[in-house]
Amino acid sequence: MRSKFANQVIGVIKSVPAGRVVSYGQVAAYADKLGAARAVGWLLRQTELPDLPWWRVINNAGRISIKNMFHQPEEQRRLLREEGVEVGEDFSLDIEKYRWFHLI
DNA sequence: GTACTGACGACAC
DNA sequence: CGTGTCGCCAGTA
Repeated sequence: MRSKFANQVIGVIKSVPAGRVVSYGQVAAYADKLGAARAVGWLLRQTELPDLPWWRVINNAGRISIKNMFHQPEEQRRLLREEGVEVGEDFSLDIEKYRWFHLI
């Protein structure tokens, strides 16, 4: 049984369209938990969820910040590039260019 | 309740 | 641009 917070976070991430990205802080805010960015990271770190576009979540500095036994930064960069997002060799990107804002 | 942990964020150097 | 500090929060032991 997942927590209410977890379900909300999952719902928000699933609504991010391909080719766009959001920060952990944004996800937290949209999940009605302003300031819970760390909690979002904690959740994605210890949970392997299929059918969830986890790679569209990056930090507010516009950098890929991943620490997961199932995925690696190279994979996240590859997935983002496949959607047309330009990611540098240093795993950074222009977040303001691709940032998505919740409209629902 | 306390004491950690950590895919964060803002800011100060 | 990098690095450290501090505050933040859900979840766990």
